[in-house]
Amino acid sequence: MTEPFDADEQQDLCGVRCVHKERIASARSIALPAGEYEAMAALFKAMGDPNRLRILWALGHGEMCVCDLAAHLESSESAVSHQLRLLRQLALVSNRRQGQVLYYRLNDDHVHTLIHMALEHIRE
Amino acid sequence: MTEPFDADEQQDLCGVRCVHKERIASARSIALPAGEYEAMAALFKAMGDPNRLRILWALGHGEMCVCDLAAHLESSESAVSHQLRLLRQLALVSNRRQGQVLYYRLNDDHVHTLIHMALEHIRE
DNA sequence: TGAAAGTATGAATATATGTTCATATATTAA
DNA sequence: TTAATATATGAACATATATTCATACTTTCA
Repeated sequence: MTEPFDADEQQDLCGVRCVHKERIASARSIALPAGEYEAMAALFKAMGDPNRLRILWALGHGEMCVCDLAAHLESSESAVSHQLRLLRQLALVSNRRQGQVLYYRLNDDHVHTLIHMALEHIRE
Repeated sequence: MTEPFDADEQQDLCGVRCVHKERIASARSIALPAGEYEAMAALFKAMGDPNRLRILWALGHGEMCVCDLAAHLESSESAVSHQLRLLRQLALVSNRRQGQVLYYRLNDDHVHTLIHMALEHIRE
């Protein structure tokens, strides 16, 4: 499945030119359900912002409240709150209330792993 | 460093209200250089699109040319080419030419790992 | 050398995204 | 209950992004 395909295999498919028919069939056979690409894209998109990464990185070392995060990011609390909502909706973070204060934390270890993989990649 | 902070610690810092001073200092001490958040964000952003994920997933199981990918995604070759350029610029994929055909492949294993972590997360 | 195939790229447009501002909600203290 | 603090949220605006269209580049073959 990993070998290069010979250009002689080229055929037409659905009006699109230059196609290695078997390679496409193979790609189709291992493809994920459409919804999983969507869900993963939403997850990566959520991590695709420097400010949200700062938040996630900071939370990776301990919980923080909205004000702390706003001060740390030198951003407005409203902006941070909007970011946190996004991260919450994607189950990247969760919070606990203590009085008036909401403490946010990372939701699971996947986030940690994702960030560390990304770091390895960009540091190469 | 991971314990909840008491709200009594609250102080002002730079005109921002409600701050746990020590927690912010701690966050600052472990923060990454700004450029690394930017670079990671660019990486995650690149993976934050369903079509690009389809491409990466397909390439994860063997190299493909632009035409193959366009057929597989049922998208135009131009659109796919634009996507591939982005992925190339971020070193997620690379290509080799064989005659007129450019075969694309994943650049390293980080991409695989990133996608599988994301899958684990969304499947929970 | 010219033509065709495969791919790349710039510009333009439509959509998505992030921040700000104003306002609403929730909790505590007076 | 009222005021104050901490946070959430909707709308609006500015910027970013993805696709399309037209065109350019590169390789092969006649």
